[in-house]
Amino acid sequence: MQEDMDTVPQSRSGDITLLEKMRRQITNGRYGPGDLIPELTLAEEFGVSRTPIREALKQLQNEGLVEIRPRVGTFVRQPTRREIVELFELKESLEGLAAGLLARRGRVRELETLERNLMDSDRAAAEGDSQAYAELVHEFHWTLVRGADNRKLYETYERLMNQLAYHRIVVNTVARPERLKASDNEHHSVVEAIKSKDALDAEFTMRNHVRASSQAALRPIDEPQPARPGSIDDDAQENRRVEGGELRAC
Amino acid sequence: MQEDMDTVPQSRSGDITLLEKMRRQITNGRYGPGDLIPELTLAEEFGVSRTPIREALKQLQNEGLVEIRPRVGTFVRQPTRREIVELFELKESLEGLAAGLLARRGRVRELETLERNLMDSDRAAAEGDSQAYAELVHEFHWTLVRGADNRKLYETYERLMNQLAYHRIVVNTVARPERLKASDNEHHSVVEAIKSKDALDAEFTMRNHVRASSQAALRPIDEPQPARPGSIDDDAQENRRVEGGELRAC
DNA sequence: CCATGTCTTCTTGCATACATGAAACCTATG
DNA sequence: CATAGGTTTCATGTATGCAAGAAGACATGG
Repeated sequence: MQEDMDTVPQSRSGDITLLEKMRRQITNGRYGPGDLIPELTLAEEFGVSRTPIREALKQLQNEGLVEIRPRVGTFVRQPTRREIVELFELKESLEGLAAGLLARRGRVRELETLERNLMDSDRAAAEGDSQAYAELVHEFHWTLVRGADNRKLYETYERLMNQLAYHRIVVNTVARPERLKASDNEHHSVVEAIKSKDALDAEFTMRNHVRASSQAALRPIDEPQPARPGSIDDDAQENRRVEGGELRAC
Repeated sequence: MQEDMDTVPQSRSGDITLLEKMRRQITNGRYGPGDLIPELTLAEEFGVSRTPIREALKQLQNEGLVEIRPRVGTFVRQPTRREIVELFELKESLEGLAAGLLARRGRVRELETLERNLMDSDRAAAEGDSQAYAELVHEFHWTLVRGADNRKLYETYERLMNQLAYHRIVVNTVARPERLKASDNEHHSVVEAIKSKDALDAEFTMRNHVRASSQAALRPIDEPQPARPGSIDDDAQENRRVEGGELRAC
C-alpha cells in the first residue's frame, strides 16, 4: 500500500519481502519492546542464513525500530516519549508541506481519492465504525503525502512513520467519538483548502489538523483520563514504555 | 562537526569510521557519479573483508549516495535534477521548522553561536572571502538545526544533506558577490526573528532564505549564465549529471 | 547472609568459500 | 559487415566457521 508510487523507489534487492516480514514480526508480532532478537532465531525461522538477517536488522536499526548493542544483541526499541513528541513535530511539518504542494498541483488523481475518502469517512463516522475510520485515516494521510508528488518527502515520511510504529498506534486505535468527529471535520477543511489551491491555507489547515491529532494521541500519556485510571503515571523517565496501546491518532 | 549532539545518536558499531571514510571516498574521492564500486576493491583497500563493506554500502544506499543494482554492482549515484528540487523543498520545510523551534526556545547557547557566526560572516563578506563564508554558512545552518533541540529533525536533516552531497556543493561554492551579500543579510533577518521569539516569523524568514538560496543554487542549471556558457544544456533527461560543481548555496 | 571473583554460555563481528546471475566479449554465420 | 548465439568473466548474494566480548550464573571467601 505504501511501497508503490509509480515505479519502485529503489531497485532494492529481493530481501524487500524479508525486511517487510521482519518489520511485521517486530511491530505486530511477538517481539515486544525491550525484547532481545537473536539473529539465529530469525535466521532459522525464515529459513535463511544470518547474513541477510543481519543486513535487515541493520536497516531496521537506522530506521529506529531496533537497537543494536554491539557484541550484545539486537533489541526491540520503544521510542521514548520525547522522541514521539519530536516525531510528531516532524510529522506536522512534513504533512503541512505535502498539503501545500498538493494544493499547488491542482486537480490531480490523488485529490479525487481524497474526496472519495471523505465520503467513506463520513459514512464510517456516522456509523461510529472506528475501525473502518482508522483505516481511512491511514489512507487519507498516505494519499495526501503521495499526492505531493515529491518522492524524497514520501520516503522521509515513510521512515518517520516506521519509527513511530504508526501501525501499532493505528491498529490499537479506537478513537473517542468526539475526536473522531472532529478529525472528520478537519479532513474536510483540509481538502477544501487544497481544492481552493491556496497552498498556504492548505499547509496550515493540515498542520492544525496534525497538531490536534498528535495532541489527542499524546493526551492519554500526559494526563490519564478518569475513565481509564489504570497504571499510567511513570512517564518522565526516558526509556520507559510509553504504552503504545494508549495512543490514538486520527 | 555533525556527529556529536550531546551523546552519540546511536551506539553504532565501530564501523562509523569506516562508513565515514567510504562516504568521503565517494563524495570527494576518486569515485565519480556513475562509477562502479566493486566491494572487493574497497575491501582490500581498507584492509577488511567484504562483509563490513557491504553493510556500509547498504547504509550508503538508503542514504541515497549509491545505487545497488542487484547482482550487478554498486554505483555512485548522482541525484537527478528533480531529486535536487525535491530535496530543496524538504530542506526549506525542515529548516523552517528548526527556526521556529529555536525561536520558541528563547535564549540558548546555539543562539549565541549564531550571533558570533553573524559577526564572522559580516567580516568574511566584507573581505569577500567566499571560502570562509561558505564554511560559515555551513556552520550557520547546522547550528540552527541543532538549536531546534529535536534529534529526529536533526537526523532527518543530516540524511537529507548527505543525499544532496552538500559537501560537493559547498566545497565548490564560490558564490557570486551579490548573492553572498544577500545571504548575509538574510541570515541577519533570520537571527533577528529568532531573537524576537516570534516562531512563525522565524519560520518564514528562514524559509524565504532557504528558498532564495536554493533558487540561486539551481539557477546555473536552469539558465546557464552568459559568463559561463559552457556545456550545460542537457538537463530534462533523468539520470543525467547535474554538474554539481555548478551548484552554489548560501 | 552478602560480596566478589571467575567461569560458562550466548550473541555478535568478521572472514572466507561457494553458488548464482548478469553483462560483456568473442566467434561464427547470413 | 552486421548480427545472433554461446561462452567467459566478474561481481554480487548467501552460507558457514571461527574468534572476541559481554552478561549472567555460580561458587567461594569474609
